[in-house]
Formats: sequence, structure tokens, C-alpha cells
Amino acid sequence: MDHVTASRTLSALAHEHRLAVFRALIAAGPSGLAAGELARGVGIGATNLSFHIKELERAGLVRSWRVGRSIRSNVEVDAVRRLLEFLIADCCGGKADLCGGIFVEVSSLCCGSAEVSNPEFSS
Amino acid sequence: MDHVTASRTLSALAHEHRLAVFRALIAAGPSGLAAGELARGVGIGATNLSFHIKELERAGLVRSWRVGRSIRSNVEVDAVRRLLEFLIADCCGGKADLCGGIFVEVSSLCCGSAEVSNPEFSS
DNA sequence: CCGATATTTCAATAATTGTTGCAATGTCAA
DNA sequence: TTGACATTGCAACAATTATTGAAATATCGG
Repeated sequence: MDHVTASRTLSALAHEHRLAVFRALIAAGPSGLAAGELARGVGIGATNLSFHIKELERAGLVRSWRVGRSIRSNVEVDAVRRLLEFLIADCCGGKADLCGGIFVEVSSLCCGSAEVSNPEFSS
Repeated sequence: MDHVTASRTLSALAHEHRLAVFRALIAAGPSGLAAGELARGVGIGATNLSFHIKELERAGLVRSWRVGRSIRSNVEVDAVRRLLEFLIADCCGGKADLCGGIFVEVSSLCCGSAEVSNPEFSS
């Protein structure tokens, strides 16, 4: 990840509503949440949520797909892993005597990015 | 960490120059870097750098102290750890069958926050 | 104390970002 | 096909954030 991408990705997260959306989606796991559920959960209007979801997608942090009348969204776990790796790269110049060990075990970050087909919503 | 603090902390990082400063400081480790070195490294003016360092301090990500004529700055490693923990809290609702394991081993993040007394610069 | 070096403060200006309501689009069930 | 529901696009407006130069503050060596 280059520094321009990283700062755009951080900008996407650096907003109270988008952060709330992101965390709700992280907690929801691969099956994600519908836009309506998110809007209600975060407490903002549908228009506003739509704008913020777009921002998260533009940053590559979130992916959306249609399920019936709803659009569900999901966290792109790989993008999060890359971001965290970039943030703390070369920590302490990589010197083992300053860094007590590998600081972040990001390779096994959260659950995989597996798609979930939810029969309850399938069209 | 609460969500307001987290989004402020992310805002501090979500800027190309501040991110460059942060990463340079992460790589520099506990002894940090002087403002002048940072300004030259990042390629911005002293005034501008001063502003951005203040932002990073305000967010609790960076700490500064005077050494002779210079002001050196350092990353507050604990703040970074808390931020990363907050970001991916409750991943997949904590369900082990979705999350392949503990996703981020943040407790041993980077080097400690040990102060470094550099005799070369001591007053 | 004086001149040189390092950094910060202030004030003005420029640029970006967030919010809202309304109309438009797409999907479903009857 | 129609009416209801879910989401998005647009446009206007409000608010925040970034950059710059010049002057001020603090430290050091002589």
C-alpha cells in the first residue's frame, strides 16, 4: 500500500458515522448488514448513509451487493490488514532489540472474506 | 477508547503529511526525531510541520520534548494499540467459528514507550 | 549580552468535506 | 401493472481544515 492510498483509507475511517458503520460491519462479519439496518443503527438518514457507504467503498474498505430490495455491505478484510501493516511498518527501524517482537499479527486478521449466501434473502 | 476519541485519532492520521510524520516517527523508535529533520524528510515548511505535530499531539498519538535547541517527537505506542484494538473490536461478533483466531496481537505492539536520554543532546 | 539556529504563534486565505430534502431508480408482492 | 419499500443522485448550503509568510519565543556558543 502506498501512502496516498493509506491516507485516503484513513480519511474514510476518520468520520464518526463512517467509523460507526465500519465497526458495525466488522462485528456483523461476512454476511454484513443492509443499508436500512445500518442507517437505523447509526442514527442517520438514508441519504447521508448512502453517501458514507460510498466513501467507504471508494476507499476499498467495504463492498456492497444487492439482496432482494436491500443492499448489504461487508468489510473488505484484506484492505484493513494492508492498512494496519502500512501504519506500523518499519517500527523502530525493525531493530529486534527495540521491538519486543512482531507487533501485529495481521495475517490472520478477523474472519476470511468468504461470501455468505443467506437463503432467507436470496432472490 | 470511545468512538469520538477514535475518530479524532483517525482524523489526525488521515492526512498525507501527518501520516508521513507518523511513520517516520514509528520507524525512528523511542528516541524520535527533531522537528527540523521531520520537516526536511516530509518536505514541508517548519510552520506547517509545527501545525501538524500539534494535531498529532492533540490526538495523543505523539509526544514531544525539548532537547537543546530542538524539539524531538515520539509515537505514543499505547495510543496506537488502543486505536487498533478499537477498530476491529467484536470482529465477526466474536464468534470463533467465523474468526480464525485472535486477529491482532496488539499487546506487544512495537517497542515500549521508554524514554531515551541521548547524551549527545543533553543540556 | 549578541548573533545564529530551531520552533511556534498569529492572521489571512484557500480548499475540502459534510448534511439535508427531494426527486429518481430499482425491486418486490399482490 | 400498481403501490410500497429500499436506496441513490443531485444541488444547495454549512462547516471544517490546510497552507503560507512574517513576527515572536527559546536556546546555544562565544
